[in-house]
Amino acid sequence: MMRRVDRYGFELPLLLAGAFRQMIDELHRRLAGEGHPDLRPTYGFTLQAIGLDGATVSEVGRRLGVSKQAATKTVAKLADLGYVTRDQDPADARAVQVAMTPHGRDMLQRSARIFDDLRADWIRTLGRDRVTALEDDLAKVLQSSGPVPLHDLPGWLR
Amino acid sequence: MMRRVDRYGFELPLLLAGAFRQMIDELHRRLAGEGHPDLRPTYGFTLQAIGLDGATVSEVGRRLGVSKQAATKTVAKLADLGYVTRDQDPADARAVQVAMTPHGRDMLQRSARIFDDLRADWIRTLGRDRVTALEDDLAKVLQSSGPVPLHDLPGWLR
DNA sequence: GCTGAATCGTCAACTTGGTTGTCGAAAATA
DNA sequence: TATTTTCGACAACCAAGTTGACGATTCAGC
Repeated sequence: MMRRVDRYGFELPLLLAGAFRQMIDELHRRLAGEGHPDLRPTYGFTLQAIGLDGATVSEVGRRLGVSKQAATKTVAKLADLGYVTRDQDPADARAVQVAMTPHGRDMLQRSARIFDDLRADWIRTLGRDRVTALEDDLAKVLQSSGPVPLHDLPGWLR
Repeated sequence: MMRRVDRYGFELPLLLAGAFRQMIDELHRRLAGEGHPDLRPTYGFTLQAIGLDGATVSEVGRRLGVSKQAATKTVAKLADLGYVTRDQDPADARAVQVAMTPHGRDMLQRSARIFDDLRADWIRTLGRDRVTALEDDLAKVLQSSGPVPLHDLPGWLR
């Protein structure tokens, strides 16, 4: 069986983006089928940033690498959708504590499981060795050029 | 040397996105140093869609997977920046022919070379075999789940 | 303990890159 | 020829960011 020996450099980013996109699309397709139809990728990132322990609005902004004004808006949307609550911080009268609702926790759990399932799909297609090799290689490339901020993915190609 | 045997599923998309982002960031850093400081990722995609042979506005929209209204706007920006010209199509009085300027051609050529250089960096880090294996594996995963549209990347995580 | 500086969250106005709806002009088709 | 389609632009809107300003707290230095 013949195999291509070499590729153009521009194919690599397209393959990376395509694979990433495919995973995120599939995640949201499955989440939509499990009671989370109005989740956008942005919201998923923000919910991850809030985390099971909750956070203040400013802290969410810092974790996502966006302004606290942007964090305020996104948190407001998540609250409207029932994923989080906003309560007065008992320790700091300025701060608003953002906390996960059961719906939010459900989403995080399902996301974690679905990502594991998707990885299992990759293992079925490529074999376990190739998947771990791929992960190791990508980690190595990322490491070799200093830390790449992952938090602000949603808005970065603006 | 010890190696991690397994990872969580959620790490895979972060690795893919991180690697993609690193490449695009580096591309634009280098382009900025070579006479293209005001290029945004969106513009790069659009210039690719226009191509050396040019295209009509509607065709650009189709290639990018966006509305022709959106294509109109982006083409206007590229024209302002001197990357393309807009001329009447001699064969069709409705159509506007978008053509690459020398500046635009310069950008496309430099992008192609930079992407090749970046791939060479990966080969230095991972070895040629691992890079081609990675490309083959990603292509296989993408193939296994039908065609993933790559053209509309910029706006897709809206 | 006060006072000045920093931080918290919000409001308003703006930017970018999309969207839909509408439109007149031109081309394609029946 | 008459109808339908396509082309590109206009307007209005949306989503997710930005910066600037602000009152209300909290913190830090003296």
